[in-house]
Amino acid sequence: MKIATWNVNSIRARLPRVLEWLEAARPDVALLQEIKTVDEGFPRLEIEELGYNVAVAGQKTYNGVAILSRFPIEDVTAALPGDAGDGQARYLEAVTGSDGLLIRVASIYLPNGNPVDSEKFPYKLRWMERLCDHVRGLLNFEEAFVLGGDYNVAPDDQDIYDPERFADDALCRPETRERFRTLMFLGLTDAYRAFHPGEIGYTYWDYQGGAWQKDFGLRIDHLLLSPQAADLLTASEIDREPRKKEKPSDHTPIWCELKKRGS
DNA sequence: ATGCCGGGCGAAGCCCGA
Repeated sequence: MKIATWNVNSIRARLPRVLEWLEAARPDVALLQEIKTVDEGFPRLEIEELGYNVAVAGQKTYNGVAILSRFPIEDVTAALPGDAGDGQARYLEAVTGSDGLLIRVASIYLPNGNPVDSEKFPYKLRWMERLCDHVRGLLNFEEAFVLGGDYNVAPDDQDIYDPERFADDALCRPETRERFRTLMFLGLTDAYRAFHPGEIGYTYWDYQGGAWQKDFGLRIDHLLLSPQAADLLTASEIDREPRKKEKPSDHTPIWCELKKRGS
């Protein structure tokens, strides 16, 4: 089962890119972020025509996440627990797969948190703490799950093209990295890092200043696996092709492959 | 020091992203 995550930066503006990527990369499950539309505006029919079921947690103008799957999508939860007053559509969780391989997945758009002297930074940190609390609960089930998305966290300096320039950025502030480590130390596996230790693997390049051409990138999109999912992990790669196209998203997809034992 | 680019909204120019 191939599970991919991609911050598309508007599903409506990006629909041609998304459709050609689905046909070329053929993920079984695609976790999308920043769809920037309400549920009714999601181009459901075009995507269903390619053989996907669709679950959406939309929002007008900002945020919004979705799950696409070739398998039935069940047990859908459209909010991260821990703050009933949080109206930002940044979390969508569901169970999908076949009898042989049933996986819980979440599409995550973790708050950016900049500028750090605004209320956005504590919101990010609280959101990360809520995510940790929720993951602790999920781990108790001892099931396979994949939490994919735009975490807006560069876990280490090797994940930034210019660490000094980003030292005080919400993506890599010590408070941010501390909470990300807390999350990882619950027992999660970073799928890309599991196969590419020490390797540069960016997933985002700013539209400005020729960042893509200069490879001035960041690794902020991640697929985090429970121990039961990590046991099935056979590959994980960053797909740079969509970032090369006309009118691209500023992020590019990453994916991982899970194989049922004995298959 | 700030904008650079690009999307949404809405019909010009501002807000936001990372």
